[in-house]
Amino acid sequence: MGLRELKRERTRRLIADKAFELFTDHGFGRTTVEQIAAAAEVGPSTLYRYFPTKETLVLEFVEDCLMDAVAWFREQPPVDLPDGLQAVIERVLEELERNPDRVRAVYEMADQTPSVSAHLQELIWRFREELTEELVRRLSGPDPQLVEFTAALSAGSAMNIIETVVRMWVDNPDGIDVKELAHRAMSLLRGGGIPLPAAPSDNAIHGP
Amino acid sequence: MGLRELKRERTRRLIADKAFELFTDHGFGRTTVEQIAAAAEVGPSTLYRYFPTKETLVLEFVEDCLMDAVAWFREQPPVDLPDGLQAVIERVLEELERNPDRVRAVYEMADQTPSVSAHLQELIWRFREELTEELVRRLSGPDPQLVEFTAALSAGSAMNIIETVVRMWVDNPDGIDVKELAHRAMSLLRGGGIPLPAAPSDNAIHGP
DNA sequence: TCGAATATGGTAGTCACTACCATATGACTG
DNA sequence: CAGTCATATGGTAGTGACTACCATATTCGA
Repeated sequence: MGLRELKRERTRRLIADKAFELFTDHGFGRTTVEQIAAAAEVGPSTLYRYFPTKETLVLEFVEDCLMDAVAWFREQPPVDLPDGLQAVIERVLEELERNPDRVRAVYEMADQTPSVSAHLQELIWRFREELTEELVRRLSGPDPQLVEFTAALSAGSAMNIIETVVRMWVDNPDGIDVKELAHRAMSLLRGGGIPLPAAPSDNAIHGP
Repeated sequence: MGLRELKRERTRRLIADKAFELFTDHGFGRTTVEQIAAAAEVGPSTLYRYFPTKETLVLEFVEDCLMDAVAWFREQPPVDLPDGLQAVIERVLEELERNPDRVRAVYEMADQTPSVSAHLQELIWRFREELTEELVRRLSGPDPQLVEFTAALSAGSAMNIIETVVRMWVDNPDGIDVKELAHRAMSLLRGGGIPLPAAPSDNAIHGP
């Protein structure tokens, strides 16, 4: 690897770290891009070459986790569909759990800044689309429309589980075991689509 | 109703219609807010009082469909959980199918404008949150965390089905029967979470 | 060491969006 | 009907994210 790419990675990390620092200290909305550039000792022009939008400074970490998981899944040998989805889900959750503080910070910013929330959702959507594409590539069937439908719905289910588990995790600081929760959700993936409580009395919905 | 609210609704509609016209003619990115305001013969200041962001000019219709469905569901008598979700899904799809051109236009803009896509996803996320909240209110159970989990996962499943069906619908101009597709998806909601094709040979995933 | 490829910094500008104020227009009271 | 109050509107000035562009500096291959 040349010196060029080394420096590039270094300044990239520097900018991202300084940005995260300023965001957590003063808030996303109260931090300008110029301030970040100044803190990283680069020009605003340079910053924009690395990060096309202000939001990517926050969400790049999550994006990496999701896209790495898809890339990993692409190289996996063929398996049963539920097994494959389970593997992807576990992979994403493991990567996210590597930096709990980072994940929590991202979700806090998303909660109080609509544009961050929007870009986060868009990120998740793109992950879902990539996963769908890979599932289509792997699934076989006579009806291509049915394959597309099946793949999209499956990818959505996986994304649903990931999102739900992560949200429960970040909302409950210390009372959540991600692995246990994910396991419970995944058993629903194999059983019924709707996670109905075990007791029959809990199956009913009560009015207002 | 006073003359005041009448005029307000009128100018609101006027702005939204002119905006949609300009967007479809020249594209979302190539239309400025000032142009829209000029076309509706109002000041930019007035426009921003009605629509806080440029994206809301596009997405208000979808937002109305989703939020109306939730509001409707809130007033429904208690029913079985799968039945309730099915009702919400049908409600949303019916409302969207009322203006097919509008829905198609929205998704086209979302496909070619990241900020529109982001705001659309954020809208869907908010719908999911509202639906989750209502499900929590209706569900009973000894463990509140399990209730929250169940509700979030259920709302996510409903949203997953809606999003998948709508996406298939807008991607295939005339070859999709929304009702039929929704029916198929909803049967999966009651059966297994993963939509596996009927033939056993289709259950396997094949490698690259 | 020289020239090509690329990374950087700065400038000028567009545009979405906000805060604020003066004015005009419906709405209600005597 | 006149007056007054609440609210709607239009305009101005500004912030800040983002783009296009160009001159300079740095790194790489020969």
